[in-house]
Amino acid sequence: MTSGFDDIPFFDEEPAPRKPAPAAAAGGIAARAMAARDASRAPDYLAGLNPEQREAVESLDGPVLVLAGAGTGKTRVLTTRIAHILATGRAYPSQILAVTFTNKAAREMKERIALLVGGAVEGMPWLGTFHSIGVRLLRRHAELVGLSSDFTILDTDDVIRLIKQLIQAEGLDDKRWPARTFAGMIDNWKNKGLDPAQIPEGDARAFANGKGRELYVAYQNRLKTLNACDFGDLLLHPIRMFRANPDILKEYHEKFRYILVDEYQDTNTAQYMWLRLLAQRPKGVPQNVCCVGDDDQSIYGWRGAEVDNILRFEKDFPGAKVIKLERNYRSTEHILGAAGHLIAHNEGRLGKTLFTDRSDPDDDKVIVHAAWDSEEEARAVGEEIEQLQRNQHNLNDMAILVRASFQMREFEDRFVTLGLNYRVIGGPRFYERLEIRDAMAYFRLICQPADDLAFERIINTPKRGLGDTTVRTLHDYARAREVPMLAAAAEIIETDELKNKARKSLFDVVTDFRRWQSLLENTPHTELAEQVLDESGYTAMWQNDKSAEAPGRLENLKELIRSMEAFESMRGFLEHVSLVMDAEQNEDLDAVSIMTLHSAKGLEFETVFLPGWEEGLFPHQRALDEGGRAALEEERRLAYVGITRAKRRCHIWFVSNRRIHGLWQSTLPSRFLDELPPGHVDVAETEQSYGGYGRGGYGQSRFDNADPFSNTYSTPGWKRAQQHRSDATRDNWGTRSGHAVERIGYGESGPKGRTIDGELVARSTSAEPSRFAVGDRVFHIKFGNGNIASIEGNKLTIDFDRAGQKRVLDGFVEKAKLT
DNA sequence: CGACGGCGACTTTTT
DNA sequence: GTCGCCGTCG
Repeated sequence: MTSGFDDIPFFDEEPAPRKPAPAAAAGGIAARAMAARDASRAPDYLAGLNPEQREAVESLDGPVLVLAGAGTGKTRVLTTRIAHILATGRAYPSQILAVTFTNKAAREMKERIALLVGGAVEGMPWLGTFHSIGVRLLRRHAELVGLSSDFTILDTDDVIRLIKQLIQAEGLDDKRWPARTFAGMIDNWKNKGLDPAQIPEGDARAFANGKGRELYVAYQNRLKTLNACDFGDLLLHPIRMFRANPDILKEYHEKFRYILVDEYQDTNTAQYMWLRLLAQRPKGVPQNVCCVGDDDQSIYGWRGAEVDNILRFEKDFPGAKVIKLERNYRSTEHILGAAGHLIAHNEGRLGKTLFTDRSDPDDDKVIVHAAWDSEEEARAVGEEIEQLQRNQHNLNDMAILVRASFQMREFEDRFVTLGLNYRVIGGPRFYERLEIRDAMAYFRLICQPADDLAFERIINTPKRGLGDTTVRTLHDYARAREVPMLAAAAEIIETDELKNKARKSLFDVVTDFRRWQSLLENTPHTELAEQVLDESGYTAMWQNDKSAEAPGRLENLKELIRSMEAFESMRGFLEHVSLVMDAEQNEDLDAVSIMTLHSAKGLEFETVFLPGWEEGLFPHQRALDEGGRAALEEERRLAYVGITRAKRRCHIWFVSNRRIHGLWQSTLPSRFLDELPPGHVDVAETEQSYGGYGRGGYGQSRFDNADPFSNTYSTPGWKRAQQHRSDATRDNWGTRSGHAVERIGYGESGPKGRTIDGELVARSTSAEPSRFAVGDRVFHIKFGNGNIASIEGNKLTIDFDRAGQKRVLDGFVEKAKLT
């Protein structure tokens, strides 16, 4: 490379929404980075890296796989590596392809690179998610895959509505063959990179009486006529495009001198194909690809991620250098010890062991707590949080990580009662709200008159007397003439196909849209947006709505307009929304975070609470039933992710009773508890939570010490529980007994007594002989009377008269009084 | 067109 | 238990 930072010409006409002067920005970054390099022999940005990190940063030639354990400075390596590439003048910013999975990760990376090399990172146009980069490629080369470059990106909701239409058009019962299911199937196929012709015969047959393939074809055709893509297409179209046009692929090969991929363990097959097309070079040409990931944190297998991609990296890229980052900068020794011992139970892994130098005798061990039921669990966690708060800990430093979102509710209820601030992360998203989607549909239709889905969404919203009949007529008319529905509407009002009322109404809408479209170029887009919402009567619709949500919806609409200000045009805004569905959280508030384990990946907190460690919930029954060993290992990785989120304190909970689908079920502690190393774990012997009155006395942990007030609990079962408290403690997760059929029932119709793969299932049953015998009549505090069907150590299977068959610990039942 | 009642579902989630 | 969807009825 010589002077000047002019890029390869055909990349200069980026549809840059704001005002990056690519050349200048590029020069700025590289120049500053070089200045940083020249400032001293060892450039600042390399200072403070450990030897492995430094090697990962400096190994620029040839393929590199960085196996970066939790908290080992993965992002730092990625960003520093980019800075290093720039600083050493090996590539211009626009010659680096850097891929992440989420917009959030991309954003963070940009910020951190900016910190390293100073100033704008706008010179890095190819740093983004797989999907956003896919869009960028497609907008450029749309015609090669039969689209025009202003194609629409459909989200899940659009896709489902579209599929539903197709299913109905086929004359199929959309109840028997739900659109959602088929959307899921298409998604799976696309994750695997499969065209309709390539899908497995079995899959094709499985849906709609064998019409699966046919429907997939119809769906793709429909997308084409709509000039639209779904998310999967954003990956698949570029793949097709590259395969069909080697010359273009070659241009990109020359273009991208360095390729970096974050979270490689989460790539699915389509992403993998995409990446290989771009990364693999002819013999002799260095493949400067660097993938960073952690096989132990692969938790998205269920949505198509292939851990295998990371496991076979060295085969795909011969001569690859593999660098392990195992020095952890986040957590205490105990937390790492617990997590490491747990994850060691997995077989399919490359094998890393995290370590830290930080060792402090005052560090808490991982603490395991037992609670009677989920309500007590929530109450006790709440108390612990308040206790920490009294000791000057910020709520922002605490998180509750649950397996499934239904668990959140109990915590929310409790925290509302306590007046404890909390935030739920990953709930329903701003752009998915009804009013936002309606408003967006108006905007979409203005920008893209061919967007029939948008048209159908808002043609009668607010109500204008254009009901099903009219829409159907329009639909048929449009199909017959092969024009978009808005165009069809414009035509049909010239005819007498519609009744006068509908015709007049439709005429008004068409006129409105014509007007708005004419304003598109010369009116500020926020102004236009407001105008559209007002003139269409959409705002008025909510103003006249007296339901409780209406004011909030109006507020959201205002927020929508506000958020448009950051964009230069309505088109730019629409593109952003279709790809970036998240809205910023309010960081100012001091609040406990509540989220799923999945959404916690990549985050860290001083204190982490992990409730719900029970068989059937975690590991989840469905994973056990459907996914076999692989799924169990993924659940274990999820547990690993959970523990490794904690910097200093990690509290794990399990309960003995949980309500699932409205039914109380007795539950058994998660097998993962048994897989924790005793040396790094403490058992919470006492809980301060005393069960509330008026709840039948179920509020107290069976591990509570006897206390003066415990005479509230005078039921036989409770006494029994008290008496066997210490036994139960040990049996629950001290010694191990078999887990072959341990599961939470899923109601009468649920699968009964499934087992998991043999070898993982039953280890020896070591518990002492039971005081009960098969056939005994027993009483349980919650389930009433029943007969013992079978005994396994201290676990009894009982046919309860009223509650049906359950498995319970013997500490919770006593011999029934004969009557 | 809107209200109400019955019915089924109900892990995890990004783009 | 609760939510959301769908179909029916007024």
